[in-house]
Amino acid sequence: MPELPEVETVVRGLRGPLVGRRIVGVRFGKTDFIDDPIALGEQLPGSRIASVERFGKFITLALQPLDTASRDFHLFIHLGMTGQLTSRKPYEPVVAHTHAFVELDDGLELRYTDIRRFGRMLLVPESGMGKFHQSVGRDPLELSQQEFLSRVGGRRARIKALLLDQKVLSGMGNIYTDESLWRARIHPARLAANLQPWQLKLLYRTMRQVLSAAIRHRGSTISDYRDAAGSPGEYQARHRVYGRKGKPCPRCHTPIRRIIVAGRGTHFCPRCQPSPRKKF
DNA sequence: CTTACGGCCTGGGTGC
DNA sequence: TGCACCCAGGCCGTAA
Repeated sequence: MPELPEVETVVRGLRGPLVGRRIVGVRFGKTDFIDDPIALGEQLPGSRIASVERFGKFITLALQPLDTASRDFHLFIHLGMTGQLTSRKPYEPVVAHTHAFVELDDGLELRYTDIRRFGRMLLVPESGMGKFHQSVGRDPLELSQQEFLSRVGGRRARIKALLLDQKVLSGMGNIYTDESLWRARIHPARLAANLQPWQLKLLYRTMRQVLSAAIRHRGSTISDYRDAAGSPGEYQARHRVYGRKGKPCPRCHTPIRRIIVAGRGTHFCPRCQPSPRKKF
C-alpha cells in the first residue's frame, strides 16, 4: 500500500527519467480511474514535464504546454492501494493491469499499473492548485511539533483515526500509523484529547522517525508496491507490529494483537500500548 | 461542527 | 475445480 514513504520513493525515482522530457503520446487501457480521460489524451501530448513532486500520497507532474500561450497545468496521480508508476523502455514486457502509457521524447515510457484501480488520475489547472492545497492536510515531514499539537491535540476522535485523516495529515496510512503508535506506546483507540502533551510530542517524534527510516529503506512492500524501477521496498523487514499478529512484541515479547480501529485492521502490543479502558 | 459508521469500488488470496 | 467471502484506502452519505 503506497503511503508517504512509498510515494516519496517513487517520486525520487521518477525525477531523473521524467524532468525536462516532453510527452509525445498517451495510450490507455481501462480509464475508469481517470477523472477525464479525453482531456488527458488531448492535453498531455506536446507538454513538457517541468517537475515531479509529492503532496501527501499524491504524485504531481507540473506540465508546460507546447503552446506557450496556454496555461501550465498539473497531472495528479494517486496510487490508491495497488498503483505502480514505472519508467520503462518500450520493449520491456507490459505487466498485467497496466492501463496508462505516457510516451516520452527520449523513447522511454511512463506506465501506470493498478490491479484494483483504486488509484486516481486527474488534471488540475494552475488556478486550482490553491484550492487543492487548502483541502489537503499537512505533510507530516514538513509539520512543526507546534502545528501537530494544534491539529491533533484536544480532539475527541481516536488518535489512529486522526493520523489516518488526510485532511489532518496527508501521507500517513495504516502501516506507518500502527508503527508510529507502537513506538510511542500509545493505544490506537485512545482519544487524542485524553493523551498527555508529552505523549503527543513523543508521537510526533516517532511518526517522523518511522517515516524517515521507511524512506531510507525505500518503503514497504507487502504485496504489490514497487518503486519507479519496479523494485520492491525493504522496510517491511523492520515492521514491529504491522502484519505481525501473534508474533512477540520486539520490546516485551507479548503477542501482538490485531483489532479494528477506525474501520481499519490495527496491530498493537497490548502490554506496551495499554488500552484506554484499563487503568492501572 | 465533530465524530462514527456503513457502503461502494475491484480482484487476489483464502478456506471450504 | 469452483466459489463465496474477506480485505484493502479513500471517499461519500447519513446519523447521532
